[in-house]
This record gives sequence, structure tokens and C-alpha cells, in this order.
Amino acid sequence: MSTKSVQPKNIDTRDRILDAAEELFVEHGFAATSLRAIATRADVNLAATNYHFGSKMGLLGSVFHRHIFPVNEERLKRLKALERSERSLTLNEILEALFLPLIEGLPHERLPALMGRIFSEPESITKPIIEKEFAEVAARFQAAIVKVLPDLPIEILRWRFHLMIGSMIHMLKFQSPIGSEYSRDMFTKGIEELINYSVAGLSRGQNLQGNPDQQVNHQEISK
Amino acid sequence: MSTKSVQPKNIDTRDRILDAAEELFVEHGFAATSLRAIATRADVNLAATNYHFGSKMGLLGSVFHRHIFPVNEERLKRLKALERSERSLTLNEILEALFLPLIEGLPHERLPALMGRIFSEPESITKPIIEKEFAEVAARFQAAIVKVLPDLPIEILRWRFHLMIGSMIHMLKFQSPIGSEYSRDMFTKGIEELINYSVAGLSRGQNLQGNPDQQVNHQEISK
DNA sequence: ATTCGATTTAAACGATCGTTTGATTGAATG
DNA sequence: CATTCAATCAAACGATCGTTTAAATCGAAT
Repeated sequence: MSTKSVQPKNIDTRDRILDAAEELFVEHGFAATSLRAIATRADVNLAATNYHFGSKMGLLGSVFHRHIFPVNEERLKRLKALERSERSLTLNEILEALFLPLIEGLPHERLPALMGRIFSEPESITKPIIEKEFAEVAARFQAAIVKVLPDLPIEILRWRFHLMIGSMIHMLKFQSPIGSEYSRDMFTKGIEELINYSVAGLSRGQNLQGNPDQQVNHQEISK
Repeated sequence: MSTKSVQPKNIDTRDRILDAAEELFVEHGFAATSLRAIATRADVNLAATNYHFGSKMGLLGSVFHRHIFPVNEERLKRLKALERSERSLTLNEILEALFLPLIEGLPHERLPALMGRIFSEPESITKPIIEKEFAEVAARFQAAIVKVLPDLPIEILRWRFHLMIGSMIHMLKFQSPIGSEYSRDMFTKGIEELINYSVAGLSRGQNLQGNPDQQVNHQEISK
């Protein structure tokens, strides 16, 4: 109420609710997870969920924001750092700025699965959240990609960007290819593959400008 | 009961339930759709849903099977036709056999959205369905792709196949890139882009055998 | 005309849902 | 010590859920 921000006395409760909600949302989805199950797992009173987060949707928003906000901050920070240099960027650099924050300084082991799940919810649930959290990141990175692929018609680039996001979501959701077991190394490898795959898909048929390094892989793999 | 299959007397009810369920599942997801809402939209009695399909899960299975089965049949038919020829196949041909049945002779306009939604449900829901409907298609196409990319380590190929499926699901779910309006032409264009994108991603760094056409794009990327 | 199985129906089952209420706690403030 | 207020609690709100029951209805075969 005062101008000084009031610290909540008991941050344990809030955080325990967030932790429990996160686990259950990932496992069963939003609609199939009850506030009672969350409260039970968090070992708090049922009414505490509404007291701290207003509603079930509010809780979902908070669960998501907690982990994705720092990742998106890091993404924008890296992109801005790249853009401050005056040379023209490479597609590889841009996608690294977009995807590597998902594993470097990973704020929480459960973030990837959480992102994968939220993006999979029906649009009525995800739309406000995605617009709030991702509007800026999506716009800025798409603009950056346009710059390195100037000859690609915009409608094709939109499709490819769309396909890239789909790969990312699916990869985050399962975290290892079907039939393989999860491990941190496996996941890291997946992010690298995601970057390679996306570079190839986005730039198909295009002359890439910028650092020729990014074509090295391309060449050295061709025997 | 007899050896002759008994035709249900009133296929109207069954089909009306399937139609209604399909629309509502796509729009709101499985958990958030009630059997009462389905029965109301289908203009049938609530108990009819359990009578004809046993349970809500049974209904979901039937909704999905109805449209995806013919598509998967067509996919396998095309792949087998390719494999009967004795020349070595191209990646492009294989992916066309995998993706073009989604638009050619499209059994139902709503299939893409339905596939996109089902694949997005929590694993506890989708796992039995996906295993039942897609096990053979996934195995056969993955094997075919291995043959045209013999030098690609299997763990990398698994990731790339995984990323490709992610692109497909996302593309089916939205049917047009964010910010663009849906049209049948737009969707067809998206399938074509999906094939191009996947060829580039899967074959990145690989020498493709078969029709050299598909390498043209690949080469012109390197300036 | 009657029988019979398949289908439809109204009604209810017990369970669970998100949210709200009003009392109670407990630590900080004066 | 008295006051205050954020936080917690048990309990209940009305609504809705998937499923089941048992009677009613219908068409075709006997």
C-alpha cells in the first residue's frame, strides 16, 4: 500500500504453489490439473491459491512468467549485443542468441517441459500469455532474420519461422527423441541440432551474407 | 453378433457425435470439452456418447481414427510404390509421400487442426492413440530416410526426424503463419514449405544420393 | 401380432470443480 | 499492551463433470 514495496511475509507459500503447479501443469496439462491437487502437493490451504494468484489462469500466468521472463531478457540482451557490432550478422549467431539461453544458465530444469506444454494448450488459454511474453522477442528476431535473408520473400520467411518455432516446441516438450532416454547432455545436443536444423531450413536456397564460418559446417560435412 | 457384420441402424447419431466432438476438441482441447457440450451440439442424448463409444477416451480415439487412418494408408501406399521401383529414392520423394496425403484427397477439412490438437495433448492422453495410429508409419518412413542418408549418425537422424514432426504438428495446428489469414491455398503452400524445410534440415551436411535435382538448392546456398 | 435386440431417453449417481466467505492467526507497528 | 493487517484456515457455495441405470421406443424378424 505504501510507496515502499511490501515484502510478502511468507514467500514459502507462493513459491511452493508455483512449484507444485508447474509440475502438475507439465504432467497433465492446464485443464486437467485441479487447484486442489496443486494445493495438496504444495501442502498449503486450497484458498491460498486464489488468495495469491487471483484465479487459476492467474496462477498459470505466474508459473510461466517466472521462468520465461529471464530467458527472454537474455535472448534480447544477446541479440542487442550482436546488433551493436557493426558487421552484418550470421544466421547462426542469431539462432544461437535465440536458443542457447534455453540451456546456458538454465534458470530451472523444468523450464523446457513447461514451455513445451504451455505452447500446446488450446489457443484460448495460451494466446494472452504468449502475446504478453513473446511479442517483443518474436518481432525482434524475425526482423533480424529478415536482414540476413534479404532475398527471401516475406511470406516464405513467415512460414519457415513458423516451422522453426514448431520444431522448438516439440523439442522442448519431449526433450529427447522418441525412443531415447532423457539426459542433460542429450538435451544440450538437441538444442545444437535445433540450431543446425533451423539454419538449414531457414536459409534453404538463399545466399547467406556475413561470416562465412557458418557455412563451414555445411562444407565439411559434405564429403 | 452373427458372422455377418451388423450395420448400425442409425449412423446419424454416431456421426453427429463424432462431428460435434471433433469441433469441440479442436477448439477447447480434450479435458476442457464436456460430453454434455458434445451431446448438445450433436443434438443427441447425453447417454448416447457412452453407449456408442464406451467412454470419453474411446470417443477421442474414434474421432481421431476416422480421419487419420485413410491418410496413413495413403502414406504407406505411396511409400511402398516408391520402394517397388528399384532405383534409390530421393529424400524429396519420401517426404512428399509423407506430407502430400495431408492435402491431396483431403478426407476432411478439419483433419489438420485435429491432428495438431491431438498431438498437443498431454502424453497420458496421446500416447495410446499415437502408438496405435502412427507406429507403423513412423517406423517405415524413418527407415526409408535412413537409407537415403546412410552417413548420418542415427542419433542425429533421430533428432532431425523429431524436429521435422514438430514442424509438421505446429503447421497443422495453426494452418497459416501467425499474422496471416487462413486459406486453402495458404495451407497448400505451407505443406510445400514444410517439405522444402524438412529436406534442408534433414539433409544438412549430407551428400544426397538419387535425383541430383534436390541438391541444386543445397549448392546454391554456398556462395 | 408378437417377440427381440438395438437404440434412445430421462434421471440420477457420486465425485470433483473453481471460487468465496468469514473467522482466526501471528508478527509488526504505534 | 492494544491495534492493525497480511496471511492462513475450515467450510461451504453452486455448478459441472463422466458414467450408470432402468424404462421407453423403434424396426425388423418370427
